Amino acid sequence: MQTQPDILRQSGLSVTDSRKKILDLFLASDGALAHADIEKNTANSFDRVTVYRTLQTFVEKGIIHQIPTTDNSILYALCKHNCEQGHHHDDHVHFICSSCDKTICLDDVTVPSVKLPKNFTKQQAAMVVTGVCGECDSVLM
Amino acid sequence: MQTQPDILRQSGLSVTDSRKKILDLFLASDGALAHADIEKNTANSFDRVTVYRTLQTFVEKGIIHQIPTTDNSILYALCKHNCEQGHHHDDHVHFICSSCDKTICLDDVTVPSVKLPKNFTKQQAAMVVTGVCGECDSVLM
DNA sequence: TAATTTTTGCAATATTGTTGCAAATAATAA
DNA sequence: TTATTATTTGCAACAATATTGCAAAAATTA
Repeated sequence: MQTQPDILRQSGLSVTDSRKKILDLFLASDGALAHADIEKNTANSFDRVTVYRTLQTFVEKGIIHQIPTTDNSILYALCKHNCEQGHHHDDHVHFICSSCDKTICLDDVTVPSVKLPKNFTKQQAAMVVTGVCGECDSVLM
Repeated sequence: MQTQPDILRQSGLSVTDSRKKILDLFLASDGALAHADIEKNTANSFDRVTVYRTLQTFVEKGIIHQIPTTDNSILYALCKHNCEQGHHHDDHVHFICSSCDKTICLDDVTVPSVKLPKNFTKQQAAMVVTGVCGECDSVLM
């Protein structure tokens, strides 16, 4: 099994406490994390600036990816498949549960392709679905 | 043809200079606008706070909708179809051109439906495609 | 036109994000 | 292991963005 240091070294990053800790948070979380979530969990250990820089580095190295939101925040989630430096293969749908507020990567649900207007060329596509997740659904019953 | 005051009155809003001006900006723009765009165009006329409040009101009333982004900004675009108060029927795909940076509502391209995992319920779905738009494509030729 | 309701601007404040630079830490070489 | 080099971190200062209360101004209603 891959440990945090492995993941970091594979991406050519020095192994530091802050990077290990933040990576841990992602590995432990089943959903996506907002910057604020990470800051809350590391406030005592690291400076705010370190969090910004670490997340930025992780995105660049293809360790995490960003999820589009409409609420002026950025969500991050682990890249589970084979993302490489600068090349995110992040073609799965993201689901935001309006009940528990978690953002879940639906790794098995691929973003469907759409027919674009004439002369439009696609580079990337992202899809975000909101609703109630399986866990909340069963709780609400 | 609908004038700005009409649109405002239909939503039950008082007709004020700032609302007319901001609505004008949207009517005149072929793409989506970021908060910053609007502020640039109104800085001399209105207070920043008014812009925040106006946009918020417009979203609530279903006059404009928000477009998800990964860059920590919010994009707004006119609702072209029949959005009502609190009910956005905003099921079209948004296209962000990486060349001219405009965000375009593809009103004729509907967000395709996806098969969600068991017990997941969908409320809304948004799709953002990046690439090169038709206009930039022909310029680049 | 007067009364009432709503909106605006200002001021203060909170939150979020960025940059330069010296100190601390990690990686590399000897 | 230790010395050297490269990288990362924290601090401080700053910039940009967003929020709130309240009095003045403007719009709506009567």
